[in-house]
Amino acid sequence: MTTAHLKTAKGTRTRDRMLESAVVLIPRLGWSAVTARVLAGHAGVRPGIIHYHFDSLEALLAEAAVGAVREALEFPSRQLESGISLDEGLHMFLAALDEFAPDEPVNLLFVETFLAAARGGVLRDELAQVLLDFRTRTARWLERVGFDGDADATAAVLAAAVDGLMLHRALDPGLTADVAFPVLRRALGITAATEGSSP
Amino acid sequence: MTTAHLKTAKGTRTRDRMLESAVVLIPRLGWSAVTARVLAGHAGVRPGIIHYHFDSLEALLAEAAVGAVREALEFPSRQLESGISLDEGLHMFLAALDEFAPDEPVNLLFVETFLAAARGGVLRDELAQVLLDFRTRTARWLERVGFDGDADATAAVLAAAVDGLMLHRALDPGLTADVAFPVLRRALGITAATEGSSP
DNA sequence: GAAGTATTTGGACGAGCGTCCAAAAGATTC
DNA sequence: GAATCTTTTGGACGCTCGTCCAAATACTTC
Repeated sequence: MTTAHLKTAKGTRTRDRMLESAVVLIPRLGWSAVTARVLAGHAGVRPGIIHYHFDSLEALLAEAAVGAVREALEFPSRQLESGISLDEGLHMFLAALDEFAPDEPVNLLFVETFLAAARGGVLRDELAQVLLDFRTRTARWLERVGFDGDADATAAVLAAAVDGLMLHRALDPGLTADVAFPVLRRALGITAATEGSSP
Repeated sequence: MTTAHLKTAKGTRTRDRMLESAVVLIPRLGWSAVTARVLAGHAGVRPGIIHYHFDSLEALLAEAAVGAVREALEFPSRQLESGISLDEGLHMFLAALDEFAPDEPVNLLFVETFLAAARGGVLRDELAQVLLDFRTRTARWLERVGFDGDADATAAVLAAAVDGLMLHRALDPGLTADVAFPVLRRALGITAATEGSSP
């Protein structure tokens, strides 16, 4: 269902509120524990309204999740294209790790969305596209900044490693950005001699 | 519920069959889509029997998942302790990546279990323990094999990276072990000069 | 093979699920 | 302010959920 039928600002606000609730509830409860009634309760509406604005609950969750992931990657993408260094870029990648809070595990939204997408449907293709786009932009940044290995492969592993770290962080609070930084730094081929190691 | 009440071989077999079904169904359908009736159907039993052998469906899934993860890590652990090299070890880590099949995504079991554990409960502590044990054994192997950086941090990032790659692999079939190998090789501080690069 | 224990069945229970819809309420247009 | 269109409600639908339990069955012990 498109947004073409939305004629009033009120309708748009209600729709957006439901999308925002989904983004909050998916990581907190898990994808399939976000039921129509729970979502509606959180958004302050009645369950019936879901099918006025969306084709189904699943469509709502998919739109919310892929939208949130796309939005979350937009800022890092722009940063990479603003001419930052290897070290600065890596710091940015890992910043999300330390934003983790046990009661608001927004980082798990990525993992939940991946898992939901892995089981097929429209979500799969859309998320794959968003991810591919981000990886490409990361690879171009690596080349621009003088990385001389396989930029595409390195970008892919870097993105996967960050997601994996988010997942492991949920079980190990000690797995902070500080711990991961030197290791991934090596994966990017940065030795102490290559760039300033003490900023 | 313990297994203390099991007096006959038949009872044990039924119990085991349910655990095995859970291990198959969790990655295929997703953790919370494995219902009592679906599981019973796959195991060839009636749903009621679940609560004879287990306290609840959730307890069944947790025991099955943590058991499968522990078992899956047992072989790699032993391999690491058998004196294999850095390159051989890394190959082993990445081997799971290429065992991925879209219709039998067993690698997603790890991610599903992590996600379920992240939401708390007994599973959380048990899985954290299994993971910590594996990471420690990996770190000792790194030291033994001559790795001179922070072995614990490197082991943690390596484990997280492999899980992240499993997740991303589900959306990108091109993300094979061959692609990831050179990048993680660098993270382990292996340069072409350190060890033989062409085996 | 009878007695006793372990296992399994089949059906039921209340609760919650996604979805739908006629009617009410709100907003906009003339 | 009447008419029209958009948005929201409240209640209902059929279905599946996890769990429970008395009765039936299988197995072991003597």
